Amino acid sequence: KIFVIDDDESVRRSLPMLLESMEFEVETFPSSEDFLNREPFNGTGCILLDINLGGKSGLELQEELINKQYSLPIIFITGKGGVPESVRALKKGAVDFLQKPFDDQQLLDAVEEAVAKSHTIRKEFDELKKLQGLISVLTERELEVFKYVITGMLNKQIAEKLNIAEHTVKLHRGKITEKLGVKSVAELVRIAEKAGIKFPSK
Amino acid sequence: KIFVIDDDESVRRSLPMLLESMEFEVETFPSSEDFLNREPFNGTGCILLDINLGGKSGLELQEELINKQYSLPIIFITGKGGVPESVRALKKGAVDFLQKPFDDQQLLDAVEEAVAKSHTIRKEFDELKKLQGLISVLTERELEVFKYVITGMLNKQIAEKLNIAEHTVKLHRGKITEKLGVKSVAELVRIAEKAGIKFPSK
DNA sequence: TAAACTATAGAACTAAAGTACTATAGACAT
DNA sequence: ATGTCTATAGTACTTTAGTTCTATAGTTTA
Repeated sequence: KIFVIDDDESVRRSLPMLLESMEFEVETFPSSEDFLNREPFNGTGCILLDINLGGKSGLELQEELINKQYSLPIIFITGKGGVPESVRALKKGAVDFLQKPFDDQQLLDAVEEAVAKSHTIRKEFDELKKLQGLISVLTERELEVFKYVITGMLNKQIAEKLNIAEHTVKLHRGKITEKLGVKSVAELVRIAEKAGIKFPSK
Repeated sequence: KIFVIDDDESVRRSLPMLLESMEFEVETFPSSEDFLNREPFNGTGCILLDINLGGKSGLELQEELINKQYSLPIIFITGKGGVPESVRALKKGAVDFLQKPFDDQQLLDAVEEAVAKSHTIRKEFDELKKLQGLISVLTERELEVFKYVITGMLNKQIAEKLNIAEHTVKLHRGKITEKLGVKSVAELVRIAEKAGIKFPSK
């Protein structure tokens, strides 16, 4: 799914034709504000964004989307934008920066790259959410024990740290491995790494 | 340590003055070839690189350094380079792309960013080498066992997989934890992750 | 109020991990 | 040729991890 944001009506007519011929779905917007008013999209795709727009400029929209954790890759398209704009856009993560006039193949290559990137981002995001979902079913105490377990501490040491019986630690540990559906510490560590869990400083 | 590569002699005179006043060491080269002839540098620093050079262009040099795994961040400096060059440079990882004339502060900001990035890269590289060094003292068999251990397999299962006694697996495991200086599976998993160790498919 | 969940813990047990000592055999180096 | 490293293995033992059953007490929810 491709979003075209450009104040030039001829672009909003020609690009969709090209892209739809390549089996992409396309939506067009004449301004940043119109795009922001659309309900948030969270599939895979990319944004083709003009720099010079009435209202919020393309670069401003990019910043705003970054702040909103909006993860669609952006390809800039510009008539008169220069080097400073392109540098700023790319440093902020834009996939490409095309100057009009560009040929169809250039655009399609960029779109393909952006969509591939979008897929990767989504996959990682889904994986993260899945793991965080799993971890969120742990109780507070279980999470606490979990964090100590993945540092490699013995049940005995964890028990001492938490001032509870070693036996109780074992019970929590049993619950943890049951809830997370794993059978070894190694898997727990991997889950924690992927989910970005930090361990207590000691 | 900053490397300035520019065919314009006035640049090779003025930039070092500015940079040395900021406590940077500077070396200058009039061409890509001259830089490549220098003995490889592997401290932290960055490269200030002109796009238009006699011989290999700045972009060509960038590609060559990437292929050589040369990790110094690059800041491009250009008189007449345009958007396509800046896009290509940044997509390949350049830190910044400055157009002449630029003011001193712009350059210093870019250099600071590049040097910071260089520090990060070096730190990660050193960490990686350290871990790979540790792992390289493992014998073939120990490494094999190591890879199975970090998947969470039981000694019993590893023994079966390798057609050896469970007891022998324990001996290898003992050697592994001794050589790597750790005391838990959790730490082994972390080391493997950081060192980029892959586990057998089963 | 009753049921469900959470945190705690003892007793008793099984299974797994780790260590010590001994021992054989091949490879490699001095 | 003798010593070191590596891989293997048995016996025996200790420590740790994990499970089951029972039980108490507080919290939350239906």
